[in-house]
Amino acid sequence: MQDTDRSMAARAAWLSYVGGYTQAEIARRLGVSRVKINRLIAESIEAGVVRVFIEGTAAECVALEDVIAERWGLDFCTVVPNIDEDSLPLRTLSTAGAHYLHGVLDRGAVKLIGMGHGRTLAELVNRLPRIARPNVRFVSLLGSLTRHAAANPFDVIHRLTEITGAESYIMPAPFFADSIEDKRVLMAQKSLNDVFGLARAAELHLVGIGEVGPRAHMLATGTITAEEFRELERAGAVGEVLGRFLDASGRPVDADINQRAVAIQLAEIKGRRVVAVAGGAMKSRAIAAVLESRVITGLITDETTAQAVVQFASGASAPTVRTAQGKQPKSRAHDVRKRA
Amino acid sequence: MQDTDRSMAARAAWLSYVGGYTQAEIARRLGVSRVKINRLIAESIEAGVVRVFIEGTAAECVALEDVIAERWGLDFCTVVPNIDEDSLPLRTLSTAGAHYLHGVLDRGAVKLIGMGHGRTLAELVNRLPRIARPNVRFVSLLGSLTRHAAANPFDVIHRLTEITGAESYIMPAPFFADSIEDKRVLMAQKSLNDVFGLARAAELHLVGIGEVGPRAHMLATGTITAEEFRELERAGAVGEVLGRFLDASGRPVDADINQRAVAIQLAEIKGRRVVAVAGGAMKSRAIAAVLESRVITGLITDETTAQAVVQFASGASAPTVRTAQGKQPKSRAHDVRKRA
DNA sequence: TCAGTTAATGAACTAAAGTTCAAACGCGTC
DNA sequence: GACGCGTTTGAACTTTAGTTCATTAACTGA
Repeated sequence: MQDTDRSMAARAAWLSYVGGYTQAEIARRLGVSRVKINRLIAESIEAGVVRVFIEGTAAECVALEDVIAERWGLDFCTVVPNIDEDSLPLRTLSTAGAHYLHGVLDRGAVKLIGMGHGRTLAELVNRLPRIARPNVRFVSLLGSLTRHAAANPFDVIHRLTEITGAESYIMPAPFFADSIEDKRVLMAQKSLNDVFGLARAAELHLVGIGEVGPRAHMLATGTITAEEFRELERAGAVGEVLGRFLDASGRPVDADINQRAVAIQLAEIKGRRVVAVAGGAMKSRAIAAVLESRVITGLITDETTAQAVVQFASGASAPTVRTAQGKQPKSRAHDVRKRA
Repeated sequence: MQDTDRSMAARAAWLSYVGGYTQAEIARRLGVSRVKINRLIAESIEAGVVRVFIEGTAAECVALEDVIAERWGLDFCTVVPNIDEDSLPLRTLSTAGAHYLHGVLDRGAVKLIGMGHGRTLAELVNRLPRIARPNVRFVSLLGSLTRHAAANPFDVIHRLTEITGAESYIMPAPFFADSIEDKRVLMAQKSLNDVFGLARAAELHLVGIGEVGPRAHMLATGTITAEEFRELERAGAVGEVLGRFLDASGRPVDADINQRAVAIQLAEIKGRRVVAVAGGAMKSRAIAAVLESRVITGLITDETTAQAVVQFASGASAPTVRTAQGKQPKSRAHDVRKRA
């Protein structure tokens, strides 16, 4: 796209969304064809220039929020309606999460933020509107050197810096050390130690939640091996947060890998402000487990998952996940969603 | 609105804006008519539930352009982000202005261009890329013989010729005649008369705007004397364009010097294509005044100045930049603007 | 220079959003 | 229960947005 085009695209998007002009009017005004304006606006959206947030939530969601916040003593819980019927409602969660983080940055009270890992957080950061916050610092809460790029905390932190102009700190270490001895050596490094110090001082921790199951993302990407996975299952692990695997009651399981995570300890952030962004059919068990651990003080999730989590926790074994009926809506040009 | 409606409205808005479903799909999904969904979404917007952000520097600038063009009925207004923090944003303005003039020359439609004076125009011409336009003619709109070289229209015109290969015409007369009688004599000269004829015929006039204040450039360079300046201030002059001093409402003030300017009359170019390039902290009052005179049909300025101009014009009390007064586009239901 | 390829453009068309208006509904009053 | 009056509803319609496709412009490499 030409540079004058890009500029015109922003202008067109502004006139359309904020100005309330029709595309035909904008075309006349800028002296180009209507089709071109249509394309420019679509490109603006595609490029993530236009960002839409919805402030309110549906009553059903509010009900679930109340139940969850009450049940696990959270400061807040946000449940948003599902827009994608995928097993991992990335779009739903990242939009809601981005809105939350944007609000935090906008208020300007928080100066040091710890970031976890995962696809959801990565996508969340992608959806964050540009906001200048040079005085804010972001710090990674766990080792950054994973093989899988999309979930790589480095990318998350890097993009945050790009968007906000904030300083940021990553942990120059693998997610899991090869041995407990290796971890001890790594942790002794000054560079790592400094970052850990910052991580402990963070006023807000934003984390993801992983599930333990045959289709776990960590397993699929090779972050953990099949052998490690079997050990975790034997030990009763059902969920993961910040590299720690927990059983259904929220206690870390007795597995070798749990000692090898290069990440902040759950005990170190207990009582701090810890917000999890997580959802998806298979994650309800994991989310319930992490909630049981009581390290989380805030949760952002989708409606379907929230239902499952509540159902799950209230004794019932079968988490009757509402079957995803129908397919995805056809991608419409003017939907912010499209850029996924 | 009922409570269940409000809840459904939020859900509908969410599904529409974030989910990208059509209103028909949402209607089917929530089991109501499409028209109802349309209304619910419109109400959500009305209530300010839907928030749209447009990223990039362009957005704010476009907002200002829109307000200014609308307010003073301009054909166009270009507001560029400030790149220099000087009181006179020469670089910003000259770059933007050069871009504009280059575009005009490039299109090749305009054959006779009238040039005003000032540092901004001089710098603008300096930044003009070389472009062969032997068929174009430039004509000075005012007397050329000032003491100060940089703002000398002769230089501007001379350099334009150098760059474009165009023919050019200057006015062999001082900027201000020593007396009204002197002016009459000068104007009677055939050589001057011919140039005035060309000036009147110009298809595009490019002008600068000067402020009236203790630090006015004309005063500093001795183009006008301290005594003349005091008289202008007493008469209520706040701005100058083409050697004519105007009061805040855009009317030429009653001062001797206003009769002595050897320049085209504002009345003679009213209704023609007149583009002003001007900016700088102290000039906002002057720019507003010149805009009030309605001789200008296009304005190129910087963002900071644009803000000041708008603030200035909106009663000086409430700087409601967002709300464009004057005729709004017809309010479309799905425009976030509506809630303003 | 020119054939071959790719990208950009806008007229014509289809889909979706937005509006209108008459009918239906709710609701208090007689 | 029937009357009056304001509100809500959706079918039918209008306007606007989005897509398609043939054509043109631009570029690329021999």
